[in-house]
Amino acid sequence: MQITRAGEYGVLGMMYLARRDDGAARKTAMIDEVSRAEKVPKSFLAKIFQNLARAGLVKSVRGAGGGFVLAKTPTEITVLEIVEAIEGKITFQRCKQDKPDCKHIGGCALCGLFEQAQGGLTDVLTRTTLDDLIKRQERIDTTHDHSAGRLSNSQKDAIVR
Amino acid sequence: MQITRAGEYGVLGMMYLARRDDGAARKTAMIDEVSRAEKVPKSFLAKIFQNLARAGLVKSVRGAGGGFVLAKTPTEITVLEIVEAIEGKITFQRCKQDKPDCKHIGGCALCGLFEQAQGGLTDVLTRTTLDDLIKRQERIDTTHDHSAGRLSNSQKDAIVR
DNA sequence: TTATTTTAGGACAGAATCAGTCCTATTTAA
DNA sequence: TTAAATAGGACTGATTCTGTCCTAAAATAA
Repeated sequence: MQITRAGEYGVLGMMYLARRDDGAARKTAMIDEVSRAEKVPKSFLAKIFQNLARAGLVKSVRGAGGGFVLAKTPTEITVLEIVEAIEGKITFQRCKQDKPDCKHIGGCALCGLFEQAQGGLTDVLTRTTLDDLIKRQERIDTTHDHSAGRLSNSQKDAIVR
Repeated sequence: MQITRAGEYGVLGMMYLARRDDGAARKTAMIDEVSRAEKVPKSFLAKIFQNLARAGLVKSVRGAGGGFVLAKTPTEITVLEIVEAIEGKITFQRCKQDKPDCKHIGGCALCGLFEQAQGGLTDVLTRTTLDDLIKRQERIDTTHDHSAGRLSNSQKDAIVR
């Protein structure tokens, strides 16, 4: 169980893609664009997007004019999917996975509790879709500052180049 | 955010202590005894118990006949307290802690979500006391095998020596 | 065809964390 | 005074994290 930078960057990247393709036109975004917009190391982000592509969350388009697009709509993608695509299955439940018959005294109860705690965590991440996350952000943006547009200024900068 | 071996061993050690001091008589248990009973490396466990002692969850008694005792009753100790005493505050909420004004596009919503997910996790661990954990284990023991006693056989072995 | 632009994937590396070990105090009981 | 216990610091090998870099492959544009 962990949420690493990679997972964090992955979600941010997905949020960028989701906000970027406005309505019907699903445009690709290059790694370079995303990395500059989200201020995340480019080659690291490239690796992360490879994982997202392999997991079928984004589609990659090679060659000039290529980049990445969401493979599904934001309402169909959960945050847990994103994170697990990058970091592997989330689990901090130890003894059971290491040895099916755990020999700890009281170990089983502990495993059970950890499993439950982990459930508390993953439930939240499963219930939240990419779309939810973006709507949250929009609420924050419109109440805290006055940029009501779909793209923030730094995103526009990144696109214009 | 992580649950490491150290945290796991710590909870197991605390469970051992709690099960051991039967009723009124709060007896000390040595690291050596606990480590053999729970099959956990002794010197590692010693370090872990130092943390538990510093956090005020156990009291240490030095010298011959010494060892560790719970500082409170099992109903007053939550699993989260134990884990955090060993691993430090549980948090996988990144940007906010690193830089109070997170500059990620959509970062704030993400931070919020992570905070919420973390809450889902810690809630479970806060709500579960050491006593709850032991009762869970007793239910498992009595339904799965037929050692209905307060101490398991391996615990008795550990005490008898 | 060739050059250019993009991702794919593997190798590598420095830093941090994990999971311990070991050694030397220090405290206490006998 | 000796033996038995914890306290605490230093150290270490293994693993994981957080990247970078380089070459290959694919697609486009000239």
